[in-house]
Amino acid sequence: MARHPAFDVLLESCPSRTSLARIANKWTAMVVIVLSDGRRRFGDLRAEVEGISGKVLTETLRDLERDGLVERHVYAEMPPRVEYELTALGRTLHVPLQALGR
Amino acid sequence: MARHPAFDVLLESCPSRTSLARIANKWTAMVVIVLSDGRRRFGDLRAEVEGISGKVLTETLRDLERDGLVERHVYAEMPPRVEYELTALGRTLHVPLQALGR
DNA sequence: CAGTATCCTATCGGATACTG
DNA sequence: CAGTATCCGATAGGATACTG
Repeated sequence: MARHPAFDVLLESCPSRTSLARIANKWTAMVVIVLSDGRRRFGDLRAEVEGISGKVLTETLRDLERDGLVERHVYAEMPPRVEYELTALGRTLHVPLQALGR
Repeated sequence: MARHPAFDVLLESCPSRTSLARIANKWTAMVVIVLSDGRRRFGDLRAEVEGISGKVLTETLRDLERDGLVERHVYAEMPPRVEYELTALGRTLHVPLQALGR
């Protein structure tokens, strides 16, 4: 069943399927795109990604954090401030995502 | 509420949100990646995109076709043969998708 | 072979209310 | 402000059976 080696990489030893699956939801790409413009507070992120609910934004950010694409910065202030920032890995998504949006 | 103009494009006049939404499902990206290697018959596509069901592959291809990313070639033979091929527009997705998969 | 037609369930994501 | 907790409906997508 030998095909093109380049595609065996994509289809069989599938870390790339995982990263594609990461994009395969309604909001992740948008969040990454906004964050690629720079560090953002939770509330600002929520405002800029128009339509996203708080719950889903939290989930999205937690997933991105777990995958090492986003870093979370918590400031022990009152009122609380939390900022999110793309990691170096997260930043590698910027160009392809920008390109997908034309 | 003025932000970076580049992002206003992405977030407000949102044809790019549409194209991101197109990728935001479980299989579309995979299908496009395989097709970017060349024209494929329905059955071959189904075999190469491991795990996809016939129903969902059909749906995915219909959507891509409607959006002008894929062209459908029907051969009046017995047994029937149908091939799918990326359009020029569809091919523009290859590089960014490949990049997303690292 | 390349699909439809059904049916069915898991999950995704929205709304709302509440908290440190 | 930045979340959690809860509930809940829609729908994406899987399994199976059937057809031209």
